[in-house]
Amino acid sequence: MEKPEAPPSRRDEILDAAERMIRAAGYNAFSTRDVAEAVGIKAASVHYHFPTKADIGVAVTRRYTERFLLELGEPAAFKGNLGKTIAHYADAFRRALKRDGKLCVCAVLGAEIGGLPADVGEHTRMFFERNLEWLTGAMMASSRIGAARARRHATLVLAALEGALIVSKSLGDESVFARVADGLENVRA
Amino acid sequence: MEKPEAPPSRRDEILDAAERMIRAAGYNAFSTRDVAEAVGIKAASVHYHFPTKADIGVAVTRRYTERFLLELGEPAAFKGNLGKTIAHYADAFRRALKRDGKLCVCAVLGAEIGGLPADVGEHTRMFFERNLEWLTGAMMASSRIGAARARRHATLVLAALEGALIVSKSLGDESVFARVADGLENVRA
DNA sequence: GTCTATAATTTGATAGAC
DNA sequence: GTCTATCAAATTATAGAC
Repeated sequence: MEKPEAPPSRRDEILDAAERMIRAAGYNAFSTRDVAEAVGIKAASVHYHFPTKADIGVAVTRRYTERFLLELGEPAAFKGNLGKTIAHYADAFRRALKRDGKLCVCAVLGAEIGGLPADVGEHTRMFFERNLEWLTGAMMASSRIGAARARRHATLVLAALEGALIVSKSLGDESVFARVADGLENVRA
Repeated sequence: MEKPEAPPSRRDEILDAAERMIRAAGYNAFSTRDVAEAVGIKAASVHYHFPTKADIGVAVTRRYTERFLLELGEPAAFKGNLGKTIAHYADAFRRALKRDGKLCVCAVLGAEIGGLPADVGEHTRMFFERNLEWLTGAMMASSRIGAARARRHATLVLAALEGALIVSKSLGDESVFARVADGLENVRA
């Protein structure tokens, strides 16, 4: 057994609650007390695990980024099919939206970036940077596309998916995201 | 003279300041005091013009939407060229980013939508709805595209541009937006 | 229209007992 | 690790003088 069924640590529970709140309404819309109540402890106990609110923001963003990239797998695994590569990538976002009707952590934080603690903003930047790297690599592995063209198309796909989450949620219509994702799969780079 | 050089009313000054702050960091990142200080009055005076903070949010979003659509002009004005229609539409967003390095009001509010007063969220939704209408109409006027296909491509373009603003700002690289906009002009619907 | 004053609540954070 | 207690500051908003 690779996963010994470990129960979530309190630290994880705090991050779970904070992530949910960030994805629903943003960094400035929740308090450490909100998190505490969601977990079933007191605000002071949250501060024991994370001295400042910014520490929570950084930890949520780091964990989210690592999970996201882990779920994507190796960029070289999609040889020979650009459309499938994009479909696979879009699915990572689609799952988030479908599962709990929530946006990408970094779509929300990116929109608020001018009002975030510096280190939270920095980790948000790194999410986008690393995703562009992954997508560019996967596109180059799955078609004869050159590096510059791949990077350019990767940027378009990333931007369109993040934007689609926002428009989809704002309109209260999940099919909006699906249509954007489908459209991207059929666009030539 | 169509514009009699009217000085901005205090009401306008308040909305100008609030709009700047929303576009920089979001609805939950500014206070009525912040707005008051930016305008050079006291917070109580802001509440004279707008009883609640939500009233400011609604007024900013309404004004922004009207201006945006007015600037776009008539959707029928781009007969015969889909690429130019998309370029014209992208320019509306590009100007915002270039002028002051700031996002679209509704890109930010849309990302935070779960934490907004209901009426602010509703007007955010209407911005997207009306933009999709405009773009769909303009695309149908400028090419032989059918209604369903036009609406679908309009959604892709809108999502990609809103997302591009966020990724561009987060990476601190204006050229990201430019590359997404250029890429969209060359995509076939 | 703008101000002072103030109320009521929330927020991020700390000290120290258990 | 979690709690109670507490703090200083900030936030939204109102009453009433000028």
